[in-house]
Amino acid sequence: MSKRGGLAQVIQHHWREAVPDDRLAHLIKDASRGLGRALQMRLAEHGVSFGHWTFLRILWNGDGIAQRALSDLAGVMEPTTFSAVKAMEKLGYVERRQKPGDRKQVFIHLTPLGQSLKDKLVPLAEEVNAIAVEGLDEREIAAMRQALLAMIDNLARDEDQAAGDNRRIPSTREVAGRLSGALPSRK
Amino acid sequence: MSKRGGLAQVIQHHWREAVPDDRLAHLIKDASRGLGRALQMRLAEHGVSFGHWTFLRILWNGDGIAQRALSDLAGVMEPTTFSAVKAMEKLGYVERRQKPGDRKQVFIHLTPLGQSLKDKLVPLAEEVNAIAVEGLDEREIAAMRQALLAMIDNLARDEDQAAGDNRRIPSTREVAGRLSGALPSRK
DNA sequence: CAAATATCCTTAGCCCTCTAAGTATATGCG
DNA sequence: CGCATATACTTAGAGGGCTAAGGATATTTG
Repeated sequence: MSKRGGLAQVIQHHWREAVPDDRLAHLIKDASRGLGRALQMRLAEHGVSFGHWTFLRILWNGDGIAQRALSDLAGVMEPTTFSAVKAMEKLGYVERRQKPGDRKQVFIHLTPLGQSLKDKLVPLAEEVNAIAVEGLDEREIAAMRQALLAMIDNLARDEDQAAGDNRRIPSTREVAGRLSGALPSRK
Repeated sequence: MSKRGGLAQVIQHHWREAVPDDRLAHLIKDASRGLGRALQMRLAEHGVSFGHWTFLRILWNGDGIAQRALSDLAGVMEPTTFSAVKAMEKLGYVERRQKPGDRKQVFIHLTPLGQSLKDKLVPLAEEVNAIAVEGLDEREIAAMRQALLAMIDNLARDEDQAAGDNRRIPSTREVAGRLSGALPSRK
């Protein structure tokens, strides 16, 4: 009986008192992984990996952007984009093209197949979102969004400062300046 | 001039209107990665990887638990725990021991070295947390925590239902029942 | 103009995580 | 008891992310 002192109680303890200043980060991580898994499960039924969703989502919203711009918008490093794009090219979702006067940049274009996924996949994300926020009202969600944006901003500023002039993942809000020339005319 | 229509505006568009039902998930993911990077940068200066932090944090709070219980508390699959523990064993942070009557379970114990990291590392997490929530008041943070917990719960329920009787990552709140026998007497 | 610098894509290799499948040990039931 | 099932750890392989470093092309500047 002495051992049963740590039943459901342990897990509660875990959230309430253990490593207090890490709880929020832990919650956010758990939520993120939960959202990821929920979407991943659904995407998998359509043969699309979670990694590809990230990039497709951006391309549906602005086809034909440079690979680097795609990285920035996705918030990942170039090699990540590179391998994902290569894989999606092999799957026939995208094409990599170059413009006549430019042998440096590679522009990523959706194929009809890639384009057609949008109608199938976006509803899945909407479903996951709806499930996740069930029972929360608009006001709560808006507040959370604000808080998250503030945190993202705080952390980006910290990175700027800590990294000095090193290169690192550009926070989403820094990206704009670099984008002007690499974007499609307009959707 | 026509091209400059998509300057900072594009990135704003990205957050405000693109793929509306994915925004919240995206924000949460970004926040999670921001928190992760901030901590990772600091841990790296002490020679500790982000992956190890996850497990050390749990062990500091309850040394000598079974490997499976450690997986559950960390919210990851057994192989993840296995390789992390192996690596930490090699680094001299933990020891893997078995109890006389039990040749199945492996119990993970902190070494003095592993134990000593707590005082160095926990402040780093506290610092990151403090930076992240700068400018947010207690009430906002509490509200966000509540909302995140609700979302985690919603998503876990979805997984329960979708997966049926399949094996999957146990949501944190499901873990308690499995833990009774695998835990240390009490810290 | 030519050299230095910056930018973009690519390659290589590592970390963390997962799924699937295998092995060994406990446990439960006829 | 002895077999079937469940549990715990391990192995193998893959996905997705990162950093570091290299090669090619543009751009800037002396």
